[in-house]
Amino acid sequence: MILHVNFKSGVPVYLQIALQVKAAAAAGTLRPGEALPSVRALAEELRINRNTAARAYSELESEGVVENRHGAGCYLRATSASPLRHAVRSERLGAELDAVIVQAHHLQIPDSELLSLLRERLAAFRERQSAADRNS
Amino acid sequence: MILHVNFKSGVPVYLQIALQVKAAAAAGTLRPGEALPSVRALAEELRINRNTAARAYSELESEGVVENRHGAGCYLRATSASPLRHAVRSERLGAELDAVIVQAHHLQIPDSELLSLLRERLAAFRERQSAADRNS
Amino acid sequence: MILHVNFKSGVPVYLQIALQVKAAAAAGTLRPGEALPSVRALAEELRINRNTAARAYSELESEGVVENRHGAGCYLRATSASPLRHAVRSERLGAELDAVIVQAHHLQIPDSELLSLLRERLAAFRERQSAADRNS
Amino acid sequence: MILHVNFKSGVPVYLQIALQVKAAAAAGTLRPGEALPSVRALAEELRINRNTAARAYSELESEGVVENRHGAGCYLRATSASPLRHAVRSERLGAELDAVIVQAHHLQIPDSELLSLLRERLAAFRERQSAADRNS
DNA sequence: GTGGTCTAGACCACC
DNA sequence: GTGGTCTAGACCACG
Repeated sequence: MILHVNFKSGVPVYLQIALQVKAAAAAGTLRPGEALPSVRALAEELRINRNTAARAYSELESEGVVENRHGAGCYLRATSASPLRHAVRSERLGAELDAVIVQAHHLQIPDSELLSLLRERLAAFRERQSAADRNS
Repeated sequence: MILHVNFKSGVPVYLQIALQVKAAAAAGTLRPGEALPSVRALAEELRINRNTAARAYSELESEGVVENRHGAGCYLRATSASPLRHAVRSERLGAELDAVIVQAHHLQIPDSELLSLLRERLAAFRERQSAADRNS
Repeated sequence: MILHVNFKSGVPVYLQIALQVKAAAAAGTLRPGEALPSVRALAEELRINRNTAARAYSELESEGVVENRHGAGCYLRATSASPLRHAVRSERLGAELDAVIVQAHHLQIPDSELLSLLRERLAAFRERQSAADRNS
Repeated sequence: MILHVNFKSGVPVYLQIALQVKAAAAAGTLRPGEALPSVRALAEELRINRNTAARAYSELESEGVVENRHGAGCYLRATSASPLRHAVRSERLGAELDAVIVQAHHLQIPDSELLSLLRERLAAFRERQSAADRNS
C-alpha cells in the first residue's frame, strides 16, 4: 500500500488517506480481507500524528470500507460492488491530469518539459518501489 | 465563465474557485484585462459568503493571476514573467505529479497509459485554447 | 488645524480625525465658532477619500462637537465644558509616549537615539509649519 | 500578566493584546522562554473569541516577539537580532513620533515639555525594568 | 457600486 | 490539552 499526502492542498490529511484507500479498493489494488498498515506504521511512514492516521481508518470504517479489528489491525471488507471499469478509472485520472496541465500553464512550463518531468518522476517512483521490495 | 463548487469535497471553496479561474485563464476563456465578476456577484451566484469569494481573488492576486483594484473590481493580468525561479516551479509541479502517480498506481493504470493519457489531455487543452482564440 | 493619519494603526481613519479635532477643542487650540477645513481640502491634504473626510465631520456633528452649515463649511460649536487642565493633557500625552517607548525597545533603539529622533522630528514639524505660514 | 481590552476604542482587539504583551516583554514582566496563557484561556479571560486571541499571538510571532509551538503553547522569545535594517526601524518609530507631535500640538504642549515628558517616562520605564530584574 | 479588515464559530492537526 | 484554517457576518475605505 503506497500512500502520498499533500499538506498544502487544503484537503484534510485524513480525507486524502481515505480517498486513496478507496481508490485502491475500487480498482482492485487492495483485495477484500487484505490488511492495511497499522496506525503506528502509517503515521511513521507519512510523518503524521497517530491520531490523524487513526482518524482516516475510523472514517473508512464508518463508511463500511474497512473493518478495525481491535488489537489485530485494519482489514478491507468484502464489498458487493464490482471493481470499477477501466474507462471510469482512466477518466478519474484524466480529471487530475487536467488540473496539473492548468498549473503547468501558469508556471509557464512547456508541454515537453511536463512530459519529461512525468517520466522522470515515474522512474523515481518505480525505483523507490523496488528499493522497498528488496528491504521486505 | 461558469463556476461550480463542491462543498463536500473537503477542498476549501476559495481554492476551488481559484483553480477554476486559473483554468479559464489558461484555456483562454478569460482574456487579460477582462473583468471578473465582482466579489458580491460571485458570492451570490455560488451561494457563498462574500469573504470566501474575496479570499479566492486575494489568493489569485498573490499568485499574480489577477489584479484587485480597490473599489473598481478584479481584472485578469497579462501573463507576466513568473517571479519564481525555474527550479522552484518545476519542483512544485513535480509534487503534484507524484500525487497523480500514486493515484494511477492505486487505480492500476500502467505507466505507459498514464503518459499517453497526459499527451491526450494536453492535446485537448491546446485545442480548447485555439478554439477560444478563434472566438475572440 | 494640523492633522495626521496613520493607515496602519488599525484605527478607522475617520475616527483618527475626529479624535484629533476633539483633542484640539478640549485643549483650546480650536476655539468655538472657528472654521474647520472644508471636506474637499481635508481630503486632499490627507490623501483620503472625500467620503471618509465627510464621515469624520458627520461623526463630530452627531457628537455635538461641530456644526455642519450646509454649503458654508464646518464650525466648532460652543462647548459648556471648560478646557482640560494642563495635568490631564500631559497625562494623556504620557500614555502615548509609553507606547512609543515600548516600540523603541522592541526595535532595539536606545534611549539616546529615541530622544534625538524626537528632536529631529520636532524640528521638521516646526519647519513645515513655518513653510505653511509663509504660503498663506 | 494582566491584560485589558477596550472594545470601544476602535483599535482592533488583537492589536491591543499584542501591544500589551510587547509592553510586558519590554518591561521585563515577561521573561524569555516563559509561556503565555493559552489561546483558549486568554480568550475566556478577556471574553473574546479564540480566533482573536490566536491572531494576537500570530501577530506577535510575525514580529518575532513570541514563538507559537503547535500543540504546545506560546512562548516568549529571547530578544534576537532584529531582522530589519536600522534605517527601516528608525523610520517606523519616526512615524509614531510624528503622531505624538501632532497630538502634543493639539493639546498645546510646548516642545520643551514634550521632550522632558519623554525623558521622565523613559526613566520610569527603566525603573520598572530593574524592579522586574530584582524580582527574578 | 467596488475590494479589504476584524471578529466569530466550527473543524483540523498535533502533543 | 495545544495552535491553525476555513467559512461567515458586519463594518470600513474607495470610486
